[in-house]
Amino acid sequence: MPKRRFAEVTLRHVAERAGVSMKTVSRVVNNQGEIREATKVRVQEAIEHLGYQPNALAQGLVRRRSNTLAVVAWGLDYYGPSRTVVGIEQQSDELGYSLMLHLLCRPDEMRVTKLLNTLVARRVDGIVWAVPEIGENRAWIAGDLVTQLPPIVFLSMAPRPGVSVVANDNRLGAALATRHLIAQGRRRIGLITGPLEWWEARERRAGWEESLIGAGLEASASLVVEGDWSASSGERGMAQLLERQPDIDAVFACNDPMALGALQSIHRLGRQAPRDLAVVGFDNIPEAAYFLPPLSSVYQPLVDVGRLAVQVLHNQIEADQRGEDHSGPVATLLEPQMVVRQSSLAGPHPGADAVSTRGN
Amino acid sequence: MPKRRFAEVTLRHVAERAGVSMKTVSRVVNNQGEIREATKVRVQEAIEHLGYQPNALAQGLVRRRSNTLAVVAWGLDYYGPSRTVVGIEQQSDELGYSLMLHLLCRPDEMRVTKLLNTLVARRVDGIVWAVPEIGENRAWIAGDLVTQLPPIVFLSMAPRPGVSVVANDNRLGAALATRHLIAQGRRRIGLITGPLEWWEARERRAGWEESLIGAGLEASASLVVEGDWSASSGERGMAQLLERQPDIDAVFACNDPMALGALQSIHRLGRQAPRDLAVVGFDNIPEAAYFLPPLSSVYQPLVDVGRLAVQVLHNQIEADQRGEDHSGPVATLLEPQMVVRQSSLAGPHPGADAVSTRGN
DNA sequence: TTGTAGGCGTTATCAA
DNA sequence: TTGATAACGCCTACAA
Repeated sequence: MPKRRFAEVTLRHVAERAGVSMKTVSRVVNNQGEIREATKVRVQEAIEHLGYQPNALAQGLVRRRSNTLAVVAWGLDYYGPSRTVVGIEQQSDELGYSLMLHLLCRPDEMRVTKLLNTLVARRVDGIVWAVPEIGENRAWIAGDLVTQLPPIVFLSMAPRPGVSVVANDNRLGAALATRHLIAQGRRRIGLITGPLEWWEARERRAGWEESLIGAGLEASASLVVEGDWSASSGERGMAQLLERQPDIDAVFACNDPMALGALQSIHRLGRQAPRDLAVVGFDNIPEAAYFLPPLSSVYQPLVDVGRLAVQVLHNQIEADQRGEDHSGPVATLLEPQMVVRQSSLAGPHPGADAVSTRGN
Repeated sequence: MPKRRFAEVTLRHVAERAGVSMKTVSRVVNNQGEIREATKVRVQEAIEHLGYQPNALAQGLVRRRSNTLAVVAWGLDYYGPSRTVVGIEQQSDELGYSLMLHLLCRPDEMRVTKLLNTLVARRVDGIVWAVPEIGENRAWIAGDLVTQLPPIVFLSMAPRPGVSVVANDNRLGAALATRHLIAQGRRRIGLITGPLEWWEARERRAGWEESLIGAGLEASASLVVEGDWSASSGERGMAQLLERQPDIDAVFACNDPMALGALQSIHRLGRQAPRDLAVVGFDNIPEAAYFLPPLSSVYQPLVDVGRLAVQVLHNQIEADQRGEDHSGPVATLLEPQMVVRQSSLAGPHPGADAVSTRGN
């Protein structure tokens, strides 16, 4: 049993014990070059015995590659972001990267700059930018700052020339939800949006609007109320909507917590879902199936978004490393799916199970 | 404007431009020693102009300290773990560490070993082990393996001699919930547990049991049903419970999704909460206030658990670094709070707002 | 107040 | 098939 304190064994110690040079040990560790079997075995025995672990810092220094990715995220305690980070971590792990997690609470310019400096200092090989696009918080991309950074992939933002983006097709998701309500015979469909400073919130509104207009239905401003993603804003929004437009027969809430709040409001005001009002949410959180009534919602492949982002990043890193010219930024939209449950059906169907419809 | 590709500027370049030695630049960067103001300014100008960022890999190599912490987590897409990770990240950031995130999906022995090797190879300064204690998945601590690792703090596990632990007082939390139900006049109180392989699940059951016995009430096995944290298991569990013990008048579900499932079940079987059955959950997820009826639940300071863990780890790292003998492992239990809403009140109180009671 | 030499642990180059 | 030597970028010790 190795008695040394952790991580104090170096190549030299292994080399001495095996009676070979450091370079030979290095070759064994990295599986490169031809090595006589006997030597190899001796070296491996020494490695085992001493519990040697190569120092990744030293390797990174000389190889000019840290095998580290960074994810800059926001709202990790929300369902969407945490799912996405799970995907990012899984794919990073599979590709042999370690992942640095950085949370950005208030994304003011100074904090961002400081964070980017840290990432550069640590020589991360790539960055996944998983902060939602809110207001002008992406202004800094404009500069050539981005060319002084390692490869970077953006999540959930408006595709822009010159940068790689992976996102859910929020607009399509909202369209699926709205079209579904229309197909169920609903005609006056309200909307509870996310904060409209968010790109994703605006996209979902656009999907709703386009679908209504496409079906020859009204999409007036009085059918829209702005929420902040929280259940309480959904509750307030629903009440407001019913006050303004007592005759609406459906509502599309742009995430599930707001839909939950809406259901609460509907119940409190003595109405019934789905009989009087059909409700559809967005995100399809695991609990949605257990709301009263079970909530129809739009499923997004969040884990896949994360995985794909890392894959794209990896390709870019490899290309960069080989000196190939930028293989060109990529923009990818992933397709959501409609998950139908009781809350949006034409009438109460007590035994109805979840049905799923593929997007487009 | 610096035109160089990112991160290719070194101390030497700065030194040349400023006309000083590398060491002087190093001193300016690290703010150590006395430096003439004029030199300092010249150096800083060069740093700015070249966009110099010290190479953290090289620093780590020579300082024998990476300023990196690792968190090994599980179930990041659940509410509890993700909140905790948020706390861990915040505190790490405040103390100047970068945080490596590693997710352990199936914690088999081999994966754990491989992961630990990675962490050692990367020379992380400390580890936060945020994987719930399930079955024998902590067996490997027994060995002196842990002494070959950097300082490590465990979350949510049974306190053990020789290791630092930070956890919520699950037993007290369950006791708060149960005592609250008793105080509301309930007498036959069922329990839907988490998977009993989990230490936390067993603790919550113990809190329920102790409270009932302490109040002279029955805590028989037929009042207990085992769930798996999911809403669907809560639904099934509730149905089972009502079949076995049709006269129960309350149920404590050991997390909020299971409580949600239970509410669904109660409703489906034609009973009413809280009139016929009072319900209390655990975790106090943000949506709990919008269930039908609004769910009473046990709040746990999850972010604080994460922050505290990092603080403890930091203290240990600093002590180690100064060569002080192990300042002794610490075990801390944080106190939960009962959050009362409609689901557990004696009768329907439509206008009742949330009330909060401090633990103990 | 500033500079020089040496080393941190690894890999690359080139020679043996 | 193997080994000496020189980087990688930074910091510590010691001099100047």
